[in-house]
Amino acid sequence: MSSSRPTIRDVARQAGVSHQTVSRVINGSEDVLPETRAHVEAAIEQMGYRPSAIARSMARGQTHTLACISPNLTDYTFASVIEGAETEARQHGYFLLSSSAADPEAFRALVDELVGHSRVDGLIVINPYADKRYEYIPRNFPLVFVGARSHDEGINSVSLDDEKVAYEATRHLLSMGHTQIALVTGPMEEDCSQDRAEGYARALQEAGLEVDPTMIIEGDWSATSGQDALLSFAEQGRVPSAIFAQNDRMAMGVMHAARDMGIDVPTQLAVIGVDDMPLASYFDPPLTTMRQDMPRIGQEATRMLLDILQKKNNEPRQLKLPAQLVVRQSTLDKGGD
Amino acid sequence: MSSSRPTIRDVARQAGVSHQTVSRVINGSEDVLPETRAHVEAAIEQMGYRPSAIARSMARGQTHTLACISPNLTDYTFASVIEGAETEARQHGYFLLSSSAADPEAFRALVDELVGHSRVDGLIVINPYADKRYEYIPRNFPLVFVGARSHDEGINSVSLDDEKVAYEATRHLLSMGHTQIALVTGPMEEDCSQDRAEGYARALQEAGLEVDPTMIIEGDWSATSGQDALLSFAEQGRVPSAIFAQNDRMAMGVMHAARDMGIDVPTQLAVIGVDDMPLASYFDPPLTTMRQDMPRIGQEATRMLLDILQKKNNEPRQLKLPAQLVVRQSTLDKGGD
DNA sequence: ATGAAAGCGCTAACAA
DNA sequence: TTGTTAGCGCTTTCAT
Repeated sequence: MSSSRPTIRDVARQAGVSHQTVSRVINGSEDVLPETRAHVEAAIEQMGYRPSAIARSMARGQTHTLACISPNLTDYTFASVIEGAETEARQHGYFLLSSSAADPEAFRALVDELVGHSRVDGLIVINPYADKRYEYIPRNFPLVFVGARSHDEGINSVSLDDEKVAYEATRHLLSMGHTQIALVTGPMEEDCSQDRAEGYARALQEAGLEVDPTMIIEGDWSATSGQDALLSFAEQGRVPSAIFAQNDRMAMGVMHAARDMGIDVPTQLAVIGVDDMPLASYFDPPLTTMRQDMPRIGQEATRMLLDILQKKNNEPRQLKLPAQLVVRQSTLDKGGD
Repeated sequence: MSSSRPTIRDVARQAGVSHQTVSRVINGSEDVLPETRAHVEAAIEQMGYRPSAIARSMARGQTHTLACISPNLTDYTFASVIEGAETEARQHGYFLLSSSAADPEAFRALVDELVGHSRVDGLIVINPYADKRYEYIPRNFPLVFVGARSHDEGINSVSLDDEKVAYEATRHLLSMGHTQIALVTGPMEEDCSQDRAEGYARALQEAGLEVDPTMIIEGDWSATSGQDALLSFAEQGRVPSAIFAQNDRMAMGVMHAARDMGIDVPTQLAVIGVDDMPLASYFDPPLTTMRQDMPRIGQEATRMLLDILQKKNNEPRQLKLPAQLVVRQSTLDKGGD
């Protein structure tokens, strides 16, 4: 008679068994007579019964939901990590709640809702070190950081191998014959900016070149900051022959400024970025970059979290993923032609 | 003694009241003596008690969670809608579960999990008409479509006023003195592509121009398809003086192809897009486009859904949002100079 | 192989 | 104003 959704008991009544037997059937228990099972399944089918996820969570004490907190949801790199994480989570029967927290206060509130109120079983945090937000996360809660300082061995993290990626990017410019290689970094308070700066320095040093601090400008990941960086070099009267921008957006800003200033890329200025963002191959000229596999990072973070939840692996791990050099037209062999 | 989270009863015991009184306090009921309230709040504070969202959902029969299903999470337009929706949802104490469903089968499975298993109270679906996926959604479930055919008056939807936006874009090109205006559409099975084609046609007709079918090419929203479109026109030997691409990515493809073919934008070919995607102002030349406010669309969709849940408004509504012309350098006055 | 009883942590309805 | 009694729809014992 009830117009609302049928429960396990309704099904039981219909099938002439106890509600517990129905529970066994929907949970795939072995201990059910094939015939009984058939009856129950018929009743389920007939009544259109679907178990309530909430009731299950209640009884089992777990939500089968993970959360991912990101500075925002629209940045391509973040969105890609989230998509990778979501796909992996769903594959294992979990859901992913993705939220954005622009500032530490929003982050704190979010963590309280999510973790404090037991809304999720585990947490993935993207860019936790951009500010001090990581301090708000309760200890002992299943947690994986993405893009975090991989130096800290007490926590689980998945990130690009920033030092190595920067090293390889710089090596690429060196191999093209460049010796005046400038660097445009992300915010230096972020660990990955620091790590990438270190990789850059190591490559130069190994090549017997000095690291010139005036050849390093701090940006903020935006195209505008890349633009500004090139302007700064020009004002100093010292335009390098090559620039390594720590992400593609800033690289694009550099190229944009170069165009405005009548500097030809790549003949007068070589540019390499990091990410391989969409349309990087459509830039003018198409951008050489270190491609990182963001969905993979999200996927690995989710796997790590799931492992923790299933107590498979309790050792904190720091996973560093590689990037792949994609040579396009924004870098060119200086020796050649 | 128990090492696990304190419950409402633990707090009650500590405060020397019944668990119901604790419930009243955490729910902000008026009917509690200030003194009693103080005791309870002290106990809550002291024990670090936080209500369980799951138990609440169980008892109240609602999850305070909404879901948003999108073809993917990385496309800038989708991600922006989701971010707008998530922000609005959180502002009202709701959470947003965003999932991607690439194909109808994945969509069906997702709806079953989300709606069938009562995981969420309401649903936002982005681009439901890309295929027949909308058929899988149960009737009477709180639902809002985004980017849907607004012609259907039986459903709730929020979308761009596609016909009008296309009309205005075309008008802009006309006002620049163009008479040979080509159109690159999205997939014609999507309603917004059709609507935008209609707006284009109306503008031409009002200007006394004929709609030439050979000047209309169907793309798939990708930059590549924009590129191909211009190549097709060239092969036909009929390169128009202006192109209206139904999104920025295709517009960028058109400009890229033009560069390769030695066609100068904007002097030989004017290009206008739709979206105002990030970096549109960094293209070469910077792209003229119809800017749409995607976060706003997500926000309005969420409001609509929340209204439905609170039974404030049961009349199906179709909300159409405007776009704003942003003139940059990819279109230029033909008469001018 | 199946069933009965208890409980997950909260809210709702009623009583006092 | 406060407390008592029942659930919400499931799972988890423990019997049978």
